[in-house]
Amino acid sequence: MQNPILPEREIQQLSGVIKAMSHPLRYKIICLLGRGEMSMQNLVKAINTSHSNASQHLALLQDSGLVLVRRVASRVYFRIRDQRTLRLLAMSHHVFA
Amino acid sequence: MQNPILPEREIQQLSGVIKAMSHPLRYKIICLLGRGEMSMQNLVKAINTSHSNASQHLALLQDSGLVLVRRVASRVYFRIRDQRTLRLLAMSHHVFA
DNA sequence: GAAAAGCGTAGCCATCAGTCTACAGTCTGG
DNA sequence: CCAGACTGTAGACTGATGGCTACGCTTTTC
Repeated sequence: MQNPILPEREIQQLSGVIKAMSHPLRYKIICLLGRGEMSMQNLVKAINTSHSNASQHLALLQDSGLVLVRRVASRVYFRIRDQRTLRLLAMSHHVFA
Repeated sequence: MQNPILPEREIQQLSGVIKAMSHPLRYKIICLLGRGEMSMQNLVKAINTSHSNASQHLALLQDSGLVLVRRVASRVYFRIRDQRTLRLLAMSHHVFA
Protein backbone atom coordinates (compact mmCIF):
# COMPACT_ATOMS: atom_id res chain seq x y z
CA MET A 1 0.00 0.00 0.00
CA GLN A 2 2.96 2.27 -0.26
CA ASN A 3 3.26 4.51 -3.21
CA PRO A 4 6.83 4.85 -4.34
CA ILE A 5 7.70 6.83 -7.40
CA LEU A 6 8.17 4.03 -9.85
CA PRO A 7 10.97 3.96 -12.39
CA GLU A 8 10.03 4.64 -15.96
CA ARG A 9 10.46 1.06 -17.07
CA GLU A 10 8.02 -0.27 -14.53
CA ILE A 11 5.51 2.40 -15.42
CA GLN A 12 5.70 1.30 -19.03
CA GLN A 13 5.43 -2.36 -18.16
CA LEU A 14 2.56 -2.06 -15.72
CA SER A 15 0.49 0.27 -17.85
CA GLY A 16 1.09 -2.17 -20.69
CA VAL A 17 -0.31 -5.09 -18.78
CA ILE A 18 -3.28 -3.04 -17.69
CA LYS A 19 -3.85 -2.01 -21.25
CA ALA A 20 -4.04 -5.66 -22.21
CA MET A 21 -6.98 -6.02 -19.83
CA SER A 22 -8.69 -2.84 -20.90
CA HIS A 23 -10.54 -4.15 -23.92
CA PRO A 24 -14.07 -5.46 -23.24
CA LEU A 25 -13.49 -8.74 -25.05
CA ARG A 26 -10.19 -9.35 -23.31
CA TYR A 27 -11.66 -8.43 -19.97
CA LYS A 28 -14.43 -10.92 -20.61
CA ILE A 29 -11.96 -13.59 -21.72
CA ILE A 30 -10.03 -13.24 -18.49
CA CYS A 31 -13.27 -13.47 -16.52
CA LEU A 32 -14.18 -16.64 -18.35
CA LEU A 33 -10.77 -18.20 -17.94
CA GLY A 34 -11.07 -17.45 -14.26
CA ARG A 35 -13.48 -20.34 -14.07
CA GLY A 36 -10.91 -22.66 -15.56
CA GLU A 37 -9.19 -23.62 -18.74
CA MET A 38 -11.16 -23.17 -21.94
CA SER A 39 -10.73 -24.26 -25.52
CA MET A 40 -10.60 -21.82 -28.36
CA GLN A 41 -13.91 -23.08 -29.68
CA ASN A 42 -15.72 -22.52 -26.43
CA LEU A 43 -14.18 -19.12 -26.01
CA VAL A 44 -15.28 -18.04 -29.47
CA LYS A 45 -18.80 -19.11 -28.65
CA ALA A 46 -18.77 -17.54 -25.23
CA ILE A 47 -17.62 -14.12 -26.33
CA ASN A 48 -19.61 -14.21 -29.53
CA THR A 49 -17.10 -13.03 -32.08
CA SER A 50 -15.20 -14.40 -35.04
CA HIS A 51 -12.45 -16.92 -34.42
CA SER A 52 -10.05 -14.59 -36.14
CA ASN A 53 -10.86 -11.79 -33.77
CA ALA A 54 -10.65 -14.05 -30.75
CA SER A 55 -7.36 -15.45 -31.95
CA GLN A 56 -5.80 -12.03 -32.13
CA HIS A 57 -7.03 -10.94 -28.73
CA LEU A 58 -5.73 -14.16 -27.25
CA ALA A 59 -2.38 -13.66 -28.93
CA LEU A 60 -2.18 -10.25 -27.32
CA LEU A 61 -3.05 -11.72 -23.95
CA GLN A 62 -0.29 -14.27 -24.38
CA ASP A 63 2.22 -11.64 -25.41
CA SER A 64 1.39 -9.58 -22.36
CA GLY A 65 1.96 -12.63 -20.20
CA LEU A 66 -1.54 -12.84 -18.77
CA VAL A 67 -2.58 -16.08 -20.41
CA LEU A 68 -0.92 -19.42 -21.05
CA VAL A 69 -1.67 -21.77 -23.86
CA ARG A 70 -1.65 -25.55 -24.13
CA ARG A 71 -1.89 -27.35 -27.41
CA VAL A 72 -3.48 -30.74 -27.86
CA ALA A 73 -3.35 -31.90 -31.42
CA SER A 74 -5.15 -29.27 -33.46
CA ARG A 75 -6.83 -27.66 -30.50
CA VAL A 76 -5.64 -25.04 -28.10
CA TYR A 77 -6.59 -24.45 -24.52
CA PHE A 78 -6.09 -21.23 -22.65
CA ARG A 79 -5.71 -20.53 -18.99
CA ILE A 80 -4.80 -17.70 -16.66
CA ARG A 81 -1.12 -17.54 -15.90
CA ASP A 82 -1.31 -15.99 -12.46
CA GLN A 83 -4.40 -16.38 -10.37
CA ARG A 84 -3.71 -13.02 -8.81
CA THR A 85 -4.80 -11.52 -12.09
CA LEU A 86 -8.29 -12.57 -11.15
CA ARG A 87 -8.00 -10.82 -7.84
CA LEU A 88 -7.14 -7.71 -9.76
CA LEU A 89 -10.31 -8.04 -11.81
CA ALA A 90 -12.35 -8.80 -8.75
CA MET A 91 -11.00 -5.72 -7.06
CA SER A 92 -11.74 -3.56 -10.09
CA HIS A 93 -15.28 -4.87 -9.98
CA HIS A 94 -15.53 -4.17 -6.29
CA VAL A 95 -14.22 -0.63 -6.61
CA PHE A 96 -15.88 0.59 -9.75
CA ALA A 97 -19.03 -1.42 -10.34
CA MET B 1 -12.93 -13.64 -5.25
CA GLN B 2 -15.87 -15.18 -7.00
CA ASN B 3 -16.03 -14.97 -10.72
CA PRO B 4 -19.54 -14.45 -11.91
CA ILE B 5 -20.29 -13.96 -15.55
CA LEU B 6 -20.68 -10.23 -15.58
CA PRO B 7 -23.41 -8.50 -17.58
CA GLU B 8 -22.33 -6.72 -20.70
CA ARG B 9 -22.80 -3.26 -19.26
CA GLU B 10 -20.44 -3.92 -16.38
CA ILE B 11 -17.85 -5.39 -18.69
CA GLN B 12 -17.95 -2.24 -20.75
CA GLN B 13 -17.77 0.01 -17.73
CA LEU B 14 -14.97 -1.80 -15.95
CA SER B 15 -12.81 -2.22 -19.01
CA GLY B 16 -13.37 1.48 -19.64
CA VAL B 17 -12.06 2.49 -16.25
CA ILE B 18 -9.09 0.19 -16.63
CA LYS B 19 -8.41 1.67 -20.01
CA ALA B 20 -8.22 5.09 -18.41
CA MET B 21 -5.37 3.79 -16.25
CA SER B 22 -3.58 2.03 -19.07
CA HIS B 23 -1.62 4.94 -20.46
CA PRO B 24 1.85 5.45 -18.99
CA LEU B 25 1.32 9.13 -18.25
CA ARG B 26 -2.05 8.53 -16.65
CA TYR B 27 -0.69 5.63 -14.66
CA LYS B 28 2.05 7.89 -13.45
CA ILE B 29 -0.38 10.68 -12.62
CA ILE B 30 -2.43 8.35 -10.46
CA CYS B 31 0.72 7.18 -8.71
CA LEU B 32 1.69 10.77 -8.00
CA LEU B 33 -1.75 11.74 -6.79
CA GLY B 34 -1.58 8.78 -4.47
CA ARG B 35 0.80 10.82 -2.36
CA GLY B 36 -1.76 13.58 -2.06
CA GLU B 37 -3.36 16.42 -3.92
CA MET B 38 -1.24 18.12 -6.58
CA SER B 39 -1.53 21.28 -8.58
CA MET B 40 -1.54 21.26 -12.34
CA GLN B 41 1.81 23.02 -12.42
CA ASN B 42 3.50 20.46 -10.25
CA LEU B 43 1.97 17.62 -12.21
CA VAL B 44 3.21 19.03 -15.48
CA LYS B 45 6.69 19.26 -14.05
CA ALA B 46 6.53 15.82 -12.48
CA ILE B 47 5.43 13.98 -15.59
CA ASN B 48 7.53 16.12 -17.87
CA THR B 49 5.12 16.95 -20.64
CA SER B 50 3.32 19.94 -22.03
CA HIS B 51 0.53 21.45 -20.00
CA SER B 52 -1.78 20.88 -22.91
CA ASN B 53 -1.04 17.20 -22.94
CA ALA B 54 -1.38 16.94 -19.18
CA SER B 55 -4.63 18.81 -19.31
CA GLN B 56 -6.11 16.34 -21.75
CA HIS B 57 -5.03 13.29 -19.80
CA LEU B 58 -6.40 14.82 -16.62
CA ALA B 59 -9.68 15.60 -18.35
CA LEU B 60 -9.92 11.96 -19.34
CA LEU B 61 -9.17 10.86 -15.79
CA GLN B 62 -11.94 13.13 -14.55
CA ASP B 63 -14.40 11.83 -17.11
CA SER B 64 -13.66 8.28 -16.12
CA GLY B 65 -14.34 9.19 -12.51
CA LEU B 66 -10.88 8.38 -11.20
CA VAL B 67 -9.82 11.88 -10.30
CA LEU B 68 -11.47 14.87 -8.67
CA VAL B 69 -10.64 18.47 -9.27
CA ARG B 70 -10.67 21.51 -7.04
CA ARG B 71 -10.31 25.00 -8.35
CA VAL B 72 -8.75 27.81 -6.43
CA ALA B 73 -8.79 31.04 -8.35
CA SER B 74 -6.88 30.38 -11.54
CA ARG B 75 -5.26 27.19 -10.31
CA VAL B 76 -6.53 23.66 -10.25
CA TYR B 77 -5.70 20.86 -7.87
CA PHE B 78 -6.27 17.20 -8.53
CA ARG B 79 -6.77 14.29 -6.22
CA ILE B 80 -7.75 10.65 -6.33
CA ARG B 81 -11.46 10.10 -5.96
CA ASP B 82 -11.39 6.67 -4.37
CA GLN B 83 -8.36 5.56 -2.41
CA ARG B 84 -9.09 2.00 -3.41
CA THR B 85 -7.87 2.96 -6.86
CA LEU B 86 -4.42 3.11 -5.35
CA ARG B 87 -4.81 -0.36 -3.95
CA LEU B 88 -5.56 -1.50 -7.46
CA LEU B 89 -2.34 0.05 -8.72
CA ALA B 90 -0.41 -1.36 -5.79
CA MET B 91 -1.75 -4.80 -6.55
CA SER B 92 -0.90 -4.50 -10.24
CA HIS B 93 2.63 -3.62 -9.19
CA HIS B 94 2.75 -6.52 -6.80
CA VAL B 95 1.53 -9.01 -9.37
CA PHE B 96 3.32 -7.94 -12.51
CA ALA B 97 6.43 -6.06 -11.55
C1' DG C 1 -6.24 48.93 -17.48
C1' DA C 2 -2.45 46.22 -19.53
C1' DA C 3 0.45 42.41 -19.36
C1' DA C 4 1.37 38.00 -17.86
C1' DA C 5 0.32 33.56 -15.72
C1' DG C 6 -2.52 29.43 -15.51
C1' DC C 7 -5.78 26.29 -17.91
C1' DG C 8 -8.68 24.44 -21.24
C1' DT C 9 -9.89 23.31 -25.92
C1' DA C 10 -10.21 23.19 -31.06
C1' DG C 11 -7.99 21.77 -35.11
C1' DC C 12 -4.71 19.22 -37.36
C1' DC C 13 -1.82 15.24 -38.19
C1' DA C 14 0.56 10.79 -37.29
C1' DT C 15 0.10 6.50 -35.35
C1' DC C 16 -2.14 2.69 -33.21
C1' DA C 17 -5.93 -0.57 -32.34
C1' DG C 18 -9.79 -3.33 -33.71
C1' DT C 19 -12.20 -5.76 -37.10
C1' DC C 20 -13.03 -8.17 -41.30
C1' DT C 21 -11.87 -11.21 -45.32
C1' DA C 22 -9.03 -14.33 -47.30
C1' DC C 23 -5.70 -17.60 -47.11
C1' DA C 24 -2.21 -20.93 -45.17
C1' DG C 25 -0.87 -24.45 -41.94
C1' DT C 26 -1.89 -28.44 -38.92
C1' DC C 27 -4.39 -32.19 -37.41
C1' DT C 28 -8.29 -35.73 -37.60
C1' DG C 29 -11.26 -39.25 -39.71
C1' DG C 30 -12.29 -41.93 -43.32
C1' DC D 1 -4.29 -39.58 -49.56
C1' DC D 2 -8.36 -36.40 -49.17
C1' DA D 3 -11.95 -33.67 -47.11
C1' DG D 4 -13.01 -31.15 -43.41
C1' DA D 5 -12.34 -29.07 -38.84
C1' DC D 6 -9.47 -25.99 -36.08
C1' DT D 7 -6.32 -22.30 -35.66
C1' DG D 8 -3.06 -18.54 -36.90
C1' DT D 9 -1.75 -14.68 -39.82
C1' DA D 10 -1.36 -11.18 -43.58
C1' DG D 11 -3.57 -7.29 -45.69
C1' DA D 12 -6.80 -3.65 -45.88
C1' DC D 13 -10.00 -0.65 -43.91
C1' DT D 14 -11.95 2.25 -40.24
C1' DG D 15 -12.15 4.58 -36.11
C1' DA D 16 -9.85 5.89 -31.90
C1' DT D 17 -5.91 7.79 -29.55
C1' DG D 18 -2.01 10.86 -28.58
C1' DG D 19 0.50 14.75 -29.39
C1' DC D 20 1.40 19.41 -31.01
C1' DT D 21 0.38 24.40 -32.01
C1' DA D 22 -2.48 28.07 -31.60
C1' DC D 23 -5.97 30.40 -29.54
C1' DG D 24 -9.38 31.95 -25.95
C1' DC D 25 -10.77 32.54 -21.25
C1' DT D 26 -10.12 33.69 -16.42
C1' DT D 27 -7.34 35.45 -12.79
C1' DT D 28 -3.47 37.73 -10.93
C1' DT D 29 -0.02 41.31 -10.74
C1' DC D 30 1.83 45.58 -11.60
